[in-house]
Amino acid sequence: MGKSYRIKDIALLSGVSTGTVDRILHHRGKVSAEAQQKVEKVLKEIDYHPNMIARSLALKKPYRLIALIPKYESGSYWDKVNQGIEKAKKEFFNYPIEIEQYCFDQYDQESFDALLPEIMPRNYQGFIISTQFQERVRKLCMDLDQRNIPYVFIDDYINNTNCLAFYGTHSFESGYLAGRLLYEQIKPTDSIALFRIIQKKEDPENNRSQRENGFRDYLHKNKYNGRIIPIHLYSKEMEKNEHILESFCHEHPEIVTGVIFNSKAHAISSFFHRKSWIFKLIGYDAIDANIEHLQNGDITHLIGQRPESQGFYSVRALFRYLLFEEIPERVNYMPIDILVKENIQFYKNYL
Amino acid sequence: MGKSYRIKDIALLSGVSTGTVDRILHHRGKVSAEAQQKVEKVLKEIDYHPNMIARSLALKKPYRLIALIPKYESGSYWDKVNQGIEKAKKEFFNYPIEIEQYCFDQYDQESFDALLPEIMPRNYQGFIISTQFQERVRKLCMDLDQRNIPYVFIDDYINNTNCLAFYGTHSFESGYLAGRLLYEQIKPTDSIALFRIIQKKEDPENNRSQRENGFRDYLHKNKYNGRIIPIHLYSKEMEKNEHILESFCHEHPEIVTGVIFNSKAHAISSFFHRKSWIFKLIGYDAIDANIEHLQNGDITHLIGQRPESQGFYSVRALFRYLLFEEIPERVNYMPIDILVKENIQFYKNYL
DNA sequence: CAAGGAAGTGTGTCCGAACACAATATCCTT
DNA sequence: AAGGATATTGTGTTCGGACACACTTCCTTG
Repeated sequence: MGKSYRIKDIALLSGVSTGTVDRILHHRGKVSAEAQQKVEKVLKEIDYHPNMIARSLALKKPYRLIALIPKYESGSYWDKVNQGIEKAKKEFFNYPIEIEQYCFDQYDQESFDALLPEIMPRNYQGFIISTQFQERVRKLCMDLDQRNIPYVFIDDYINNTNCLAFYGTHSFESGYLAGRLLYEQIKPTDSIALFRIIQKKEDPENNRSQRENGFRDYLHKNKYNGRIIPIHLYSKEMEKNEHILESFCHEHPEIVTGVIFNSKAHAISSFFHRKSWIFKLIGYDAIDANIEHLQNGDITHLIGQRPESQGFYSVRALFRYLLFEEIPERVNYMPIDILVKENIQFYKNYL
Repeated sequence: MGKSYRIKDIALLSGVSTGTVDRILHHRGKVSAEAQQKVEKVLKEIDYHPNMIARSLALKKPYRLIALIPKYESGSYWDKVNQGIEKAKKEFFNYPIEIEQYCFDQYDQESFDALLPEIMPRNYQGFIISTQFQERVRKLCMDLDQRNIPYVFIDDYINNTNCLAFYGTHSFESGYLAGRLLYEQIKPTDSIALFRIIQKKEDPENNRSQRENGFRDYLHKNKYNGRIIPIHLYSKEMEKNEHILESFCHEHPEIVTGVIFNSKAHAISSFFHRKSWIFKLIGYDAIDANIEHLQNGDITHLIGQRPESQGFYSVRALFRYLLFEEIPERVNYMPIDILVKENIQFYKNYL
């Protein structure tokens, strides 16, 4: 463990003043080629690492981050992401970081567009972007690239961008896992209900459809021989959904299992619960409403995506990049958690 | 967001010097009751939070922690715990923390005893203790209590101690979960092999036996009607084990499923693999050897305990207590992860 | 009643880096 | 050669808190 060098030491070793060393370290220019060389040589020799504590103390102005994520209600998926962000704030309370949140309607691209003109002129050093609207995000990224502002993706990875990092789960593989979890509960000829929520302007590459692909892939590879029956529901009109489900039950009285690739499993399971229809349902995300139904047995499995961790690590990546110039791993697929009645009680609060 | 106050401000507001404020903040004594009162009043009024950056800069001497954990080989369970500790070191590299590791043989209480005289006289401010030998640990704790040194338990909680925190999984519940995972793969009358590794001086309350209790409890509650057949193996004599397993197979040619409550599942599964005997095995811990067998299908489920997180959070708790006087949650049951072929690839490296 | 000690208080330096600004060197005019 | 502009370089202060040390009281005790 070598002793640590200070700016002052470097100055001494290379025969210049601390001011010059500072200028070189921060690429502020106004340094002669000669001094530059001498200092750089010393820097290399001693493998200098600045004392970040001292730096943060001297540095007054806070780093400002923007988080651009979907609106959320308490207990929902994006609320958990937000909790992760808040946790990061606390974790780094020592350091001068500010996070401003801008929320859009994840079912309405225009609400996303509407935010940009408000955000862009503001002053900030980093960006967290939730990637529901890939094409829009692409444009935003080009803008940020030009201004040399680092950004982190959350939820879904977008190719051919210069994002600093990405945190999310592998949609296809999580669907594949859902396939296994469901298939081992049924016979190869049983029908499977596949619940979908209709959205306008659906991105064809969205994570729900990729999960579905993975799901179907698993069944296909394992010689599933039954029918997968899609049911289309609406995101808001609950009475309408009730009717759709009712008539679905009439048409398919034999069906006892299903899957849904978003976090609305609780809506489905509560329907079957009310009908006292024993139904094996697999859903996504350990949000409060789903947890309740998992605990009372109306949902058999949930697939967890560690939303808090996603939020936390997004902030952390930007923070460490800005303060310590640390480059994070770029693509970070988070663990895909299997949650059942028996382990859900312990699933919380760890990042 | 109120502006932040400095020691100097407090001194000014309460009409004393910064030195006095310092003495009060750090309970160093030598302060008149009058000054004490005045300052405390101001402290309360402004809800003072010291600037930790400045504190760490000013503080030169590092905090020294002792980690007392079992010996480990690369890729083993305690190696993962160690990785978590290392991660914590990196995470807090800014702050002056040193961790010294002392390792004992987890199957040999005397090796634990032998370490203590070496450790105790040393100078340290915190202690991480792995709780294999409860009675010995109890004694150690009393000693530490007297000297007012905080300590954290890892692995298993011990009642009636003043530990700062505990990080581990709930053994009984994890066994209960294992019960479910196994039971849903078999019929209520199928026999189940239960592999145990013999240990001398077994603590009757050890986590393996509690896992077994949970396991049996699940089966019992769910009307399991078959036989649970224990097989006793040795921790080191592998040829002997081979024989035992061979004769076990002869005696019970019908058996196709089993469980083991420590991290040696790979030893069992490789035996059945060599015999091309299709066997459903549930084990504990995502250590390298087990992961391999999970991936090729010789183990059906692993129960993960987040050893890295346990190591990481143990250090973190002590660190934050010492530096920030932050009192952590005392009993922390970590998530119990269900790991299968389909999600193991993503299970790593997140704390 | 003076010396000695303890209790209580304030001052000043340090931690290591950032940055504003002062100071010096260099070069070009005229 | 003096004056001015520009390119470099060095100095000093600041960030907020920790701690060593010196200083002041006040109370013992011989």
